[in-house]
Amino acid sequence: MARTAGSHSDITGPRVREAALSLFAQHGYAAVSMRQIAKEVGVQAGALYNYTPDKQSLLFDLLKGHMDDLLSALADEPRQDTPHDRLEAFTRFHIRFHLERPQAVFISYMELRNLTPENFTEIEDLRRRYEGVLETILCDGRDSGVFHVADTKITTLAIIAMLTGVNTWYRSGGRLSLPEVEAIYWDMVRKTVT
Amino acid sequence: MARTAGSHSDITGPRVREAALSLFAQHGYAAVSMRQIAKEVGVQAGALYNYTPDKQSLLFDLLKGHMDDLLSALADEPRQDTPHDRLEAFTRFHIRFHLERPQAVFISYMELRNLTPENFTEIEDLRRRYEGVLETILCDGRDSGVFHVADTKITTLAIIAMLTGVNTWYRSGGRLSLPEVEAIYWDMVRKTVT
DNA sequence: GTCTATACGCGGATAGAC
DNA sequence: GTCTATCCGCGTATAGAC
Repeated sequence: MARTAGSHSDITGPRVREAALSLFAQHGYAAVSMRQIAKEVGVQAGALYNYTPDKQSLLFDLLKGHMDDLLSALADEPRQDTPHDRLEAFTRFHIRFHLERPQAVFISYMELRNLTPENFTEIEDLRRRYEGVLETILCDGRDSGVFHVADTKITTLAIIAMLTGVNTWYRSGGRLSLPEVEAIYWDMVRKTVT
Repeated sequence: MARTAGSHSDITGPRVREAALSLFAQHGYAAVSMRQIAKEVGVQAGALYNYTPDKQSLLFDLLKGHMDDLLSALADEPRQDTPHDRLEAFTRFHIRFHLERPQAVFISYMELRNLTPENFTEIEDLRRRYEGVLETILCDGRDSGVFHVADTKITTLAIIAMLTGVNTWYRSGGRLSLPEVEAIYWDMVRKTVT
């Protein structure tokens, strides 16, 4: 079915979000103007407001979408029986998922302070839910005697910080393949908790 | 010795840098205006340009000063004999140093992309020099058979990411004291490399 | 749905008086 | 060294034509 000339609602919307994601990741939310985003999409600045009420919503939608993707992808992972296997699966999942979308990961860390207080709270809740999954694994392993963890909260944050650090240096086609990277990090995580 | 009225060069300069540090850390470099900085210092915007040629230099000086402080403080640490002791000293030093100046640490991570290419290169060189100190410790320990490290480069970055992560959650007066935090992280680092 | 035009304030930086 | 005044471009967002 032919559409009215100039009607691209279904494809322009996603392109606006993609352009915003890329530009926010490159220059930072505060440094990117609506005009730049419009230019990247190939429309005039005014047209953006058909797809977002304002710039803040653009940022929030990107971060919310990223956290939703993260939690649902984690939920879709195959179940494992032992804490040891669950920790390995979590480690490999975290590395893979984060390396697949470096821009979203980047702005999810860097632009939190540019969210309004209400939006910030919502994203933080999702982040804490993700951390809770790892902490539960550590608690289960400690309770069954296979892990030795001084403090599950701190160890949770330490492991996530270590794993997310991959994004600062990994480049596909570099010295190490993704499976090699996963193996090296899993080795470190495993030793940290045993 | 009395000075000319309005002459405060020796104290206003530092106050400008302090205000910039605090505001950049809170809102981000791009989101902070020279007028805001001036207001925090208690002068008019034009007066700032007696202390910095422009906003970019203000950011660069903060990051450069932080990296210089980091490297000279590390150099001032007592020498240790074994790789094991050197790694423990590095771990505790890193945590202590970073927790003492959370704002400088924060902007040194977040605002790198707002440096001009030349300024960025200079800061990156200093950062790599710091990482080199840790990597040397790991190499020495591996060569003498006390450490088991799959990849010294990655382990270096993983340890630093893990340790710097303390800054995201630690608050003085919280559940854990600084010595307790140091002990927990040193325990994790130690296990990671042995 | 997109365009052009525009309102209106804030941005970095400078000039010149005191 | 600091002030006031100012240049001038860019910021978000909106109005109204097509």
